Amino acid sequence: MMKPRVRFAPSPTGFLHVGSARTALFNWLYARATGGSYILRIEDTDQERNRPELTEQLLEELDWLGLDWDEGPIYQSEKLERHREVVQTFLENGFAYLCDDENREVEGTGLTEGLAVRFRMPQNKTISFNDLVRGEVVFNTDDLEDFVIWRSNGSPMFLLANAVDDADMGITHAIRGEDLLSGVPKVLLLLDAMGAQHPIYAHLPLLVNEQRKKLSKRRDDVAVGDYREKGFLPEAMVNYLALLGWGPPDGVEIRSLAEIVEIFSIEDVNKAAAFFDIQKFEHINSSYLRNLSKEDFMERVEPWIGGETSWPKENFDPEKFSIMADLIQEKLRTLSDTPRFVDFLFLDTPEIDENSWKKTMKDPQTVDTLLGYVAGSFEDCAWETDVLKHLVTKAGEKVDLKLGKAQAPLRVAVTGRTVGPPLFETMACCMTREEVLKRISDTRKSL
RNA sequence: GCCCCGUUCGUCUAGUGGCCUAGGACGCCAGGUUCUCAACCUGGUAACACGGGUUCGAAUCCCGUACGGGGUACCA
Repeated sequence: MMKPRVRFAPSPTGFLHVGSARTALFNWLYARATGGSYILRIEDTDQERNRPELTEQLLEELDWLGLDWDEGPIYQSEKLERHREVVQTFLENGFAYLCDDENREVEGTGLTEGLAVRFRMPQNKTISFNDLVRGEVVFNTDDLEDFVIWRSNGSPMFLLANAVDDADMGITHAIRGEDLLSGVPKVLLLLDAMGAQHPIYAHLPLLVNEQRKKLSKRRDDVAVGDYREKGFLPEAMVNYLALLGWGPPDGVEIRSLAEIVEIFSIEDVNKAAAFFDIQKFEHINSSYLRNLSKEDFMERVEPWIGGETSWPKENFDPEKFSIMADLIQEKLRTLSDTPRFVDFLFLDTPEIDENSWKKTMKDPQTVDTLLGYVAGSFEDCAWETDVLKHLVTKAGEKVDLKLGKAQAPLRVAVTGRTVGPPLFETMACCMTREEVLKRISDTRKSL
């Protein structure tokens, strides 16, 4: 049997849509699972999209996801002559005709400036094909109209370019979104007119938002780059995307792409649209984050603590951060969570979270007394995790609070939040006695 | 309007005529652990859209209805 040849054929819009990424992934998976070739083709026949910088971004995102291609990128805009040639043949053979901007047929068999070309739809002809995901799909040509294949400005239309290039490139399987399903009969007719073979189609279910509408740029967060900037890992992204419209037979959802390749089958893909659930995505991402080695984690998190930050750059202490990394890595859902877990170490005064303050400082009298005891005992103790913990426990006992409650106001005083890294270890390892006492005293003054 | 596609817990899915009193995961709820939790552990909640067939037997096959979606451009 011939080795499959699949392609991902995005139109350059300046960013990679998560739905497109999913399509790219499934093509890639199919190629890798079958030993076929995965080809990248840029569909830039629309002049507005024929700009290199729009494509650059696309390639960069695909690269980030690790979806390497075997051939290409092939630019459709460079195939203009071939497209023209096919249209010209269609004109000569009567498969297509010239028409003016009022959609009136114009006599002639030669491509003419200012005139478009329409493909002539045969009458009452049944067209069917066997979709790998959906089974047999049937259309009748009477429901279809003559469609433009060549613009009056001298450029090919999408369907024409698509059909010609698939044929020329020897594409065996067209795996793509369901939104392209109704275009298939037209492409099949074009292929027939060229005397070319039909590829096998597989139409993937659409990715939808909470309104069950196709994910759109206007309403939804659709750019892969956005998720990248939010601190999602590429391996988590492709893992999650693979779970949309497909499920592993053994139920193990979190696994590497290499493993997925082993068990992936295009026939197992679902028919129904899938909701892009950010919560599940975050769960998967946090799992990948937790499993990163220290070294790897430090490298990946760098942009979030070394770039634009809420603290003055000169205050940053890599050694302290390295200690903190061990304490917070397992708590993160995305890399962008990192700064707020450590910012209090590098800010002169911690940023106090309003809700945290309200929650823990409800009883100023008690808090003041408690923090008084804490400050007193912190004055000249050994500056060690266990000692600090012990002293806070003792201080708590004096105001009748267990450690769980007693540490809360102190945590807010020191870090600004009720949620954060382990407090005593953080203070002992990354803060000085003076800093801590200063924050306690500042807090008591604002009670 | 017309054409096409779809419909299993809130969500993503397993399920391809008996293993289904429908399994897993996320979420949610409860409990536990812990110095906090948005971390971790344990348990629980919750679904075959509806109506007809076919069959000894249907979530699984067929038909219809309802609902949802996609397409219908000289965009891709």
